[in-house]
Amino acid sequence: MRPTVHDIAAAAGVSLATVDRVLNQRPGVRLVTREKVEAAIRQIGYIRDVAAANLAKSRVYPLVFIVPTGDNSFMHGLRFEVHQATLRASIERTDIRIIEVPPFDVPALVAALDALQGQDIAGVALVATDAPEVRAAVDRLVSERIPVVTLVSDLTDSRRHHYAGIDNIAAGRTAARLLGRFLGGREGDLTVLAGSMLVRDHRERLQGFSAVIAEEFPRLRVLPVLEGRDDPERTQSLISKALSENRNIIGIYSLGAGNRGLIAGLKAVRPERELTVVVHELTRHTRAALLDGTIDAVLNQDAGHEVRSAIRVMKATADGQAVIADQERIRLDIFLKDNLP
Amino acid sequence: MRPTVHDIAAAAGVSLATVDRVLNQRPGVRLVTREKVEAAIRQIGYIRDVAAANLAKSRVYPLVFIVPTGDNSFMHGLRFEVHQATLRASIERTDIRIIEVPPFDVPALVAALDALQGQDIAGVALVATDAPEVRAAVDRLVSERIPVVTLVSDLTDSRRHHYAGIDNIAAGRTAARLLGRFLGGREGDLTVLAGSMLVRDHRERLQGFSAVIAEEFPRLRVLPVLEGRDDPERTQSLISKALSENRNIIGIYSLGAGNRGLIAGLKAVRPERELTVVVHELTRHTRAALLDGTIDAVLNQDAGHEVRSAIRVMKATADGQAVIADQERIRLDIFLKDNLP
DNA sequence: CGATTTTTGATGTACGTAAATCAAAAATTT
DNA sequence: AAATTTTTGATTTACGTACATCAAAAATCG
Repeated sequence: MRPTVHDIAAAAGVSLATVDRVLNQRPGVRLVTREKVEAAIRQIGYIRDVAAANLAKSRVYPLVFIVPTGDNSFMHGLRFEVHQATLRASIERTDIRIIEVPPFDVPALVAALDALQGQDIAGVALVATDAPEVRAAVDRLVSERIPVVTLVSDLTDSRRHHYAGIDNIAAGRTAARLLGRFLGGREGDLTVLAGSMLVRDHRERLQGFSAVIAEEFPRLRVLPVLEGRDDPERTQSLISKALSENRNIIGIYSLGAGNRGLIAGLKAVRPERELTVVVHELTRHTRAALLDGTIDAVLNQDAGHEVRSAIRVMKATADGQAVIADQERIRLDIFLKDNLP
Repeated sequence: MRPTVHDIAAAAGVSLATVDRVLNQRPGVRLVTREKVEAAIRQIGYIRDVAAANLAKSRVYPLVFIVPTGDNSFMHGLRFEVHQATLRASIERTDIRIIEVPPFDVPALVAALDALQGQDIAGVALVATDAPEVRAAVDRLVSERIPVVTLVSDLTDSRRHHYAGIDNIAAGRTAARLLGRFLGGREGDLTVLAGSMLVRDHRERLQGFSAVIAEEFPRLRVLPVLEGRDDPERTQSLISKALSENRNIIGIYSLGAGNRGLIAGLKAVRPERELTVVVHELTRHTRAALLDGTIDAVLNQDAGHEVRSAIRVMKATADGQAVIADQERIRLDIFLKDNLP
């Protein structure tokens, strides 16, 4: 049987009320008594029953998710997963509020963050836009002892408690190696397609990608980035133009969203041009393209895992509890046509 | 505020005692009354507070893990992860017992399973050896309403509630495509190294592997399987012999344990022979070999995830609760040197 | 119809913790 | 040493559910 507050009281030779004062850091306990109780807690190995405590407190965790609007598949999926989490909210004692902000809009994001100050909130998860103003706003929340978790896109040098997302440099490096190896020893050009170089995760992916190509695949050359702004039509025209103007392109790395346009562009030149293609984010479209051979590999981050992990971490942080670090590591999924879920 | 039993009672116009009788399926309620209460439950959307119920019941989940002895890195890691879970046992209201049985020993496994009959157990997780006797023993436990989860290795056509492990056919297929693609259009032989063809997961990996090579890489030929019995020395001598006797070998798929021997054998022929190598299970040795270029890719299943997932599923099954299917899907990790955790 | 059985209600205790109140004891100050 | 302040104890209620007991009401039977 696991020890309870009663056991602490008996072991320390004090009353239940005093134990409660120590455990919940209430005033009115002499230092010597406090130390006596703390020693007893350590000695008998007491661990607070969080479920019982939450019951007694009628604890709920008011959580806020700040996610960008925008209609690309990934953000759509992310919002869907947050919404799924709201359906489990009562069971998990959470109360999830979703705030949507325009993408890449730093002032809007900062305003949303600042509006949370002073509110009774057990945690904030946000898809961070990498800007000093955002960093400062996040740090302000942390100063108010509000747990902050970055989601999908991190905010370096900020005081956020946790990042629930993949290592984007590693993702870019992995994409490079896959492309490089799939291309055997062939020589030629690689086109990189991004949403916007303003987003940190896209920059990091490109950085990792370029590094590995330069270091280990000297016969391949990375062309200047095409910015499709996650817009299928723009993406399609960009890629079609690039392919027709440069016959040396033998590989494509699409590190952002807007893959619908890429796939359409590829299908247009399909039988003639032999292209090796690695893209990010598993969607209905990329899945189909992977299966029919239009693309060769999909790198993915599981939005559902990210959301659930963020919730677990926010709750644990709010309670000052430890997390199972290994469980909260978000993994880069690599999908070939054979291991699709 | 989430509705409670009191709200049901008020809504149905009955007493708390009657609600309790309905909720916990106790006798002494007329059919019409029972239906009235059930209607109220549905109508106000009552969900039992599992934490409070477990508190009231002083519920603990006595769980049993049956894992093979054997000193290969993977099983060692699996036992370690189960042990880690026992450290969290009191917090999670679990009481985990580990039973070790000799590997591939069907009678021993059956005896261990049958010994659990009649015991007060909330769930059994086992690394299944694929035999009709084991299947029958598992089905006997399921008949006694004990949740059974297979771990790492599944038991098809049994009545086990859940499988916490990867899709081994998909793993084999993925290995084949990686090898095939990495080899470009080259022609040659592929050696497959297994522990034992008596284990279902090894058979399935081989099946997937052979299928994809045959279908899609006609210039590659799969040689007869070498059975290393997960023994490093035996494995090393097998691989050295194979490599010296057959100069056409250009790729290796190691689908079992005993990779220490494989790596040693590869290093012995390293600069002269150019080999593309895909192995299973990320260990200290395979990680180092991946980093130094001795091997090209590692397929992995995360034992920690498998154990934690098995625990969640057993608890949920014991309570007749739903699981988040997507969260419990065990993924095949593909590691290149760039995305190691 | 009364007697019997079944169903329902009322009530209390428990799980482990939180939080509040009031009285008693101890420490500190004057 | 008395007055004051601080610390401690004892006790109660609450969270939402489980479970037991006993009495009262309703249904069923002969």
